[in-house]
Amino acid sequence: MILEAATKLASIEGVHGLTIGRLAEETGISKSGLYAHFGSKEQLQLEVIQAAGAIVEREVVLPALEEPEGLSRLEATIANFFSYVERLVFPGGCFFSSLLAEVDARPGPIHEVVAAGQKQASAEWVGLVREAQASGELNRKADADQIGFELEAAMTQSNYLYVLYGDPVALERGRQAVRRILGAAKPKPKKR
Amino acid sequence: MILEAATKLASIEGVHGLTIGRLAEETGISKSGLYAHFGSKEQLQLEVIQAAGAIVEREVVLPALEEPEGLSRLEATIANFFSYVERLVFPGGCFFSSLLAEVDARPGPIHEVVAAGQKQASAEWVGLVREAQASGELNRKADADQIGFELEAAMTQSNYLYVLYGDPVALERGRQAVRRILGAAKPKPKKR
DNA sequence: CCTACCGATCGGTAGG
DNA sequence: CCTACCGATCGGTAGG
Repeated sequence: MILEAATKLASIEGVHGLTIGRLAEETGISKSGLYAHFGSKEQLQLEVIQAAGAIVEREVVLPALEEPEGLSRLEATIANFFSYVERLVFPGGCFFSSLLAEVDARPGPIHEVVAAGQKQASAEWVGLVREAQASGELNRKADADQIGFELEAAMTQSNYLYVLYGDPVALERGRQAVRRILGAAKPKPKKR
Repeated sequence: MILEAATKLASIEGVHGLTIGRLAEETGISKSGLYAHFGSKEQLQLEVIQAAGAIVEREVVLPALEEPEGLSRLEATIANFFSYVERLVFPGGCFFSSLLAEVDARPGPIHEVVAAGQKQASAEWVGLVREAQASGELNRKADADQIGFELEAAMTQSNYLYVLYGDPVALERGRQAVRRILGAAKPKPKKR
């Protein structure tokens, strides 16, 4: 419950903008009580990132596993992402989009964790694309890494603009971009 | 010169992470000397944003005006953006990509300035697309707003991943995405 | 532009 | 988990 409050604060102010004092206020626990739990601010930041990862897993990744492997699972995961942004599961929008922009230029252990996590997330998107290629629903000759990049770009941009303007049209543009990207990767129907 | 140092600091730490003390250290001017210039931290932040805007104008927008209106000017502006990121004109990458992510969820005067600036930047991209449509180099029936969104998405994502990993392949993915977006918007050649 | 200073808050610790 | 406290730094001001 401490970590949930911390993820919400950090999604708005960033993991560096998050302070132990503010978190103490928010949770009603004293600062030194929080130090008893986390030991240091950096440890708190790392645990917050981990907790946010579990929330994204629960909101975006896992529910899509009910869909059969292939294009429908890929599309369901994407739909879950847009819904997760739209419902403001984190008040600052997608936690990891914000985090990436915050720490990309700041060296240190958090940078390493985020770079590794981003690499894994990208690999998961590419994996979903490849599954849709394996089932023949997407062209096997398409560049899965490139498609993964373009899908992430559309989702990320939607997230930022939606949070900035509060206007769902940003989400609609992202969904439309996704349709265009996947549409272009569909195999040409064979003439018969 | 003070503002240039400040834009560099802010591109890494953010405009909220920027402190008068750090800037005093960096420039050799005393804190109260800086207050004599800017009056308050918020005023400094606003002037830093304006100074960064002038740099982007100089690096990305203006040089492309030598190209003729239409597709070549659009493509030149995009190429200038990628170059501006690649050369790390700001050590944290594109100043406004970072800024957008930093302030999108924080209400206040800076949020308003950034939202207005982002709206204008988007309108400029869409304007360049429309010019390429007017010259017949892009399909007149294409959705210019949607294309603008997708172009910005590709550029933004490239910026974040390039700064995070330091790997130019992120830029290559963005350039490839741009080619795909513009390629799909080119008019079908008439049969003759 | 400076020195000198303000109260508030930062991350963190002692001792319980 | 708490109270009480530490030195450092924050944004900002007085007075020159």
